[in-house]
Amino acid sequence: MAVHGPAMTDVARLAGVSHQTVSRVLNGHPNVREQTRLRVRAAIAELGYRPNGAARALVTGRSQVIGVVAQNTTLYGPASLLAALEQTAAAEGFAVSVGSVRNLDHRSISAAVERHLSHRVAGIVVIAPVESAAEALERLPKDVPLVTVDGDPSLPVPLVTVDQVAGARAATQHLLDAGHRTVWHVSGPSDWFDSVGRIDGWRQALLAAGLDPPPLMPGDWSAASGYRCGQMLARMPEVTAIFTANDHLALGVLRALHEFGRRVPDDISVVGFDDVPEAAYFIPPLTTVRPDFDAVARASLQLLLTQIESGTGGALRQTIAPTLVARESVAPPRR
Amino acid sequence: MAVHGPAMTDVARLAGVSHQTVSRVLNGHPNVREQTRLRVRAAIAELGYRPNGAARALVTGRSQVIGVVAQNTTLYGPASLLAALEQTAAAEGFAVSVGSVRNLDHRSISAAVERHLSHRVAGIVVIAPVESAAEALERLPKDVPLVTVDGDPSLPVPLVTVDQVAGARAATQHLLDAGHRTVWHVSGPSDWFDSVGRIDGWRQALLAAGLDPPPLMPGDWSAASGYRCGQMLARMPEVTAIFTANDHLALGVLRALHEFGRRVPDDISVVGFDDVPEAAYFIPPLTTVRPDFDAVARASLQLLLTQIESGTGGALRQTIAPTLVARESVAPPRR
DNA sequence: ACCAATGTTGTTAACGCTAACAGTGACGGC
DNA sequence: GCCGTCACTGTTAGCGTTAACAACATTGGT
Repeated sequence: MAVHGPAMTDVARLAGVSHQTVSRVLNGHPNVREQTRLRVRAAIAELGYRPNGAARALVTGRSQVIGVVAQNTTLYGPASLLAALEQTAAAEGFAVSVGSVRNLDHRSISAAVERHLSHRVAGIVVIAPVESAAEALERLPKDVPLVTVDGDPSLPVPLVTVDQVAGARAATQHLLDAGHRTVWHVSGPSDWFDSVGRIDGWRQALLAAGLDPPPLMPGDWSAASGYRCGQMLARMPEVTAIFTANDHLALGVLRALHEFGRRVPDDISVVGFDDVPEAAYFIPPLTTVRPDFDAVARASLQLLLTQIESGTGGALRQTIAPTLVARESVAPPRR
Repeated sequence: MAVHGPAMTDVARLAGVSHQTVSRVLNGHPNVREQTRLRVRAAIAELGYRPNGAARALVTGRSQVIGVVAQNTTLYGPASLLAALEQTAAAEGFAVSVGSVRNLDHRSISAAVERHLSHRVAGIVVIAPVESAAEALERLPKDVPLVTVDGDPSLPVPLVTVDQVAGARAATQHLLDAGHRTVWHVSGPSDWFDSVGRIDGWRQALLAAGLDPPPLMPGDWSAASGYRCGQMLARMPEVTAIFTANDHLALGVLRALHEFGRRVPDDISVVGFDDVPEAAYFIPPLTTVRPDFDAVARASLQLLLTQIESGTGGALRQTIAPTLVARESVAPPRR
């Protein structure tokens, strides 16, 4: 038995047509007699024929594959985004190839992109949330369709991004509306654009209310760092409201507050960011900001497909607004 | 300007050799003069040449791509596994193409596998934790290297799996060792092999201790279902120890117990499964069972590569033992 | 000096597909 | 009846690579 399945010529022979007619049927060309089309279809089914993507990619110059470069696909955000991208791409007939990367530095990103390019992917999505990624993107070949997600807004590259600033402002405002005098912020790592945007939004909301932003508590997305910041905040009696840059930080903060006997939301209100599925089951259920990953994926893919089809690049932008999800971790201050 | 980069012949022309010599340098063949090799390397660098994977795949019959079929890559387990697989595969020079799938039924899996096959992947990893997936795997073409992860142990297909039974036994035993009279179990969905294995392990540990397993509380992996089960368990004064099939279920249980004023671990001890990064920051820190996803990924890939290189299939098995991580959610019963 | 073995390189033919072009037959307007 | 048009189908030529083989140069043993 041949290791490789039947080829187009085998189908053609069985159907009594030329391989080109088979190709036409496969690609949905018009001008094929209905009867012929059916014969070909039958032959395809009978032989269990599967078109050879490599051959097609070779002759057309591009495959039906989209490359994704991401750093830590274990984190909730990237994982959700990746899954959404895959779903969306599949619907358009594209496969998704992951090129995850240990660090988002210049070398790693370039290497990952290189790998994708040598597979002749149709386009590349780079989830590039940190500054060091930006410089790698500048040197990339210009002729491959590219979209960045949560990347550097100042770069002339098509970009889809969650509106971090608006989300953070909403979260902060929500706490101020509840009556809090000010809002503390536990941030993500300072080299992530997401972090910077969320810090900005928090600052903007406070300044707009005529308030002086209290010192920033820098975290690194992990519950562990949230816990450490939480231990400090718990000791400060004037703290009544905390906005954390993600839900896992919030979990660490909640844990620290609990240990110090500060009750949430009675003594201190907390708002997170991401709306991980578990957020509703934290103690207490966490008020948070939900980015719409599906929308981000759809927008990214649409931007990518536009480039693939038209061949033109261009510095397109798309921003997805997140929504606030109110739960029980926010209440007015006690007095 | 040509949209496509330079081809092997361009490199050959610049280096003053035949394209075949370039090919030899690229594939590390012996019998190439050192001086020639250097000239070719220089030409490759100068032109920024990148080999065309599609052409290579066409002529060799297989690409350097591994297809992964998974259901919900947002869940912690699958996401970790996928990331680990990607890392391991990259180290071996393979790219990973994801084919996620809404449901693990026969049709969806077959379709995903078909997609991978038409891209002529070198091998396929199916993360197939449910029974309905098993039947899809039976009808798969036999000539493509395949490994299943957490699949049906009774199927004659290479399988890598976490030793769910041993993990669950260890968790249950840990609670019994602490002095509890019996252990309740909040399980995952009953069509998942993982669930079944964890239920088995729990039963085995109880039976070995001469105990009659209490009724099973069926969940679905989500914190929401854990919460619902927890509400029931919280009302039953005789419950002092709970083993949940994963950490998110545990989170829901913890929340329910907290609402009913049952303290953990003072009144009730809880053990989870998975060791999500946040587990250490639950209230209280969760004792849990940690599967080694890296080891699973390594084993899967190794099994796959063996098949790819040797061409032989065979019903190889590999089981990875998980480890218990003791934290503060377990204590002896009060009296 | 000759021959075989070995090292190094080039030539040719696939791999399976699509694009471009070249037929073939049927039909209708003149 | 002739010719152009249209619908349909076949033929041919690559795409960029590797494999198989052929060719040539070098070496060493006799």
